[in-house]
Amino acid sequence: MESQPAYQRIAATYRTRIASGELRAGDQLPTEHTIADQFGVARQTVRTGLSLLVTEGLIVARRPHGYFVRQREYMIYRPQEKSRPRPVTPEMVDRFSQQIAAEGRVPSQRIEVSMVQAGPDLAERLRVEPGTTIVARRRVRFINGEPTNINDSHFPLELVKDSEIMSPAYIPRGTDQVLVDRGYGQDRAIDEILIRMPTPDEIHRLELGPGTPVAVHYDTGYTADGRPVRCTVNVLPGDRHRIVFERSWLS
Amino acid sequence: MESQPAYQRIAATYRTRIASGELRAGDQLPTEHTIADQFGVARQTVRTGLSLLVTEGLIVARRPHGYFVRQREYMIYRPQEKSRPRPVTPEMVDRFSQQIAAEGRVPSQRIEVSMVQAGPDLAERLRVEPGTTIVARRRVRFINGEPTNINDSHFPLELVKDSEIMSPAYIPRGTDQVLVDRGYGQDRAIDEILIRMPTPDEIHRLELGPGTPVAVHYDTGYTADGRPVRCTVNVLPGDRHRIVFERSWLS
DNA sequence: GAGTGGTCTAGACCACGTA
DNA sequence: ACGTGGTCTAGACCACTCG
Repeated sequence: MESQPAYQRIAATYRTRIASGELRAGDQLPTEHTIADQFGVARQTVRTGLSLLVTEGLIVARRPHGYFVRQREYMIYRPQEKSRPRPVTPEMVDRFSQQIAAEGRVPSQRIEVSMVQAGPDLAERLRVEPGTTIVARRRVRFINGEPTNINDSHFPLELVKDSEIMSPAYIPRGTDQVLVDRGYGQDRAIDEILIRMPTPDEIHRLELGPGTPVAVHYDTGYTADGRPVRCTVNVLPGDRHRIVFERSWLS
Repeated sequence: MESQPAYQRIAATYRTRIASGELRAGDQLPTEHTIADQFGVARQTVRTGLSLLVTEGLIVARRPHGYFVRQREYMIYRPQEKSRPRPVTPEMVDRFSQQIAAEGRVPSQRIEVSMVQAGPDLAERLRVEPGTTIVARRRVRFINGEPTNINDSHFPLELVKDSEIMSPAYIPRGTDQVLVDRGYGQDRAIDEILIRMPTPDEIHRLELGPGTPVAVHYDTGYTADGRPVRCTVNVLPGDRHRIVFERSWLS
C-alpha cells in the first residue's frame, strides 16, 4: 500500500501544508531529527525529502536555525517600456531606477564595460561571426542593496568605439540616445524569453538560492534598415520578477 | 586547499565538460560506481553531485542505462499572435495547430470543460469574488504525442452559459469568436509571465522531468469597455519553449 | 556547550530493462 | 542473470551560531 517512497511522502506532507496555508511564509519546520522520529526513518531520508522542497523553492535552510517557509516578493518587469527614446530632460534617470524609486525602494547598480568575444547566441543576434570582438556593458542592478537582475548590453565594436558607452559610468541620456547621435537609432526590437536554471556564474552574481529558475530576456534592437545594433541580455530571477506586457488590436 | 566539497567538485567537473562541448547532447556519463572510484569517494557522494546536474536540467538518468547529457528542442511561443479574431474560413485551425503542422509535426490536444471555483489569482484577473463559479476550458496540447503545454481558458459563467464553449469539443472558429457573437469581443489583453518550478500536478500533466522550470503565462482579454471576459493560463515547460514577441516604435 | 544543518561513509536491498 | 540507478540505514565528523 505504501506505493510512494518515504522521502516523497515527507516532501508531499510539507508541500501540502504550505499550499494549504497551514504553514505560512516565515514559519519554521520541525528539525530533521524530529521529522525522522515522526516518520520513523533515518535522518538522511528526511534530508532527501526536504531537499525536494528546497529545489522547488518552497523552503530554505538557515543553519543552525532550521528550515523555514520561503518569502517571495515580485518586481514588475515591462519589456514593452524599455528602449524607447527618452525625453531629453536633465534630471532623467533610467526606467529601472525610476520605477524602483517610485515604489519607495532604493535602486543602485554596478556597471562594468569590457570587450568580449561573441558567443554563438550573441553572434547570431548581432549578425557577426562567432568569436568577433564586441563591447559588453554589464550591469547588476540592486534594490535596497540586494542584487535583483542582470542587464548586459552588447554592441558591435565599430558602432560604439570612442563613445561614452565604453566608459563604465552611468549615462544620463541612455545608451540608445548615444546610438541615435551616432546615426544608429533603433525603431524595432525583437524580444525572446527563455526559461532555465541559472549557471553557477549567475547564481553568484545574483546571490540566488537553490531552486530558483531564471528567465533570460534577449532584447535585440534594429535600425530602420534592419541592422541589429544592440543585444541586451536580461537575467531575471524567477522569485523576484513578474513580466508584464500589453496588447491591443482593432477588430 | 580543497575548499570545495567533493560532491561539488564532481558536479563542476561534468558541468564544464558539458559546457565546453567535450560532452554533447546524448552522450553517456560514466556510471556512479566508476565516478566514485575515480574521485575516491563513496557512491552516495557521487549521487549528491550528479543530482545537482539533474536539477539543473543538464543530464537525465535513464535506468538501467546510466546518465546522459540532455537534449533540448524548443518550440517558438508568440504571445502577440494569440487571441486575434480569426479570418472566417472553414478550413481554419487554431494558431498552435497551424504552427506545428507547418513544421511538419503532428499536433493534437485533449480538451476538458468543467466548472470550478475561482482561486485568488483568477478571481482578481476576472474581477469576481474568490470562490465564484467560473467555466474552465482545459487543454493539454501535444506534439508528436508528447505533452507540450497546458492552455486553460477561464470565463465568467454568465458569459458562456449554453454556448459551444461549454462542450469539450474543438471549436473551429475559436472561443474568442464565440464571445464576439455574444457581444463580448475583446480589443485589449494584458500578459503576465511568472517563472517558477512546477507543481506536482503540472509535473504529472506535462510529464516533466526533474529540474524543469515552467513559465506561467496569464493572458487576460478585455472588451472595449474594459471588462475582463477571458483569462487564459498557459503553462510552458522551460525546456520546450522560447517566448518571442516584437516591438516597434516611431522616433 | 548544545544543537542545527552540511558532508560523507560503507554497507544493504529493490525495481527495472536488457541480454 | 546482470548491472544500472533508486531508496534507505546507522553511524560519523564538521562549521556555524546561539545562549
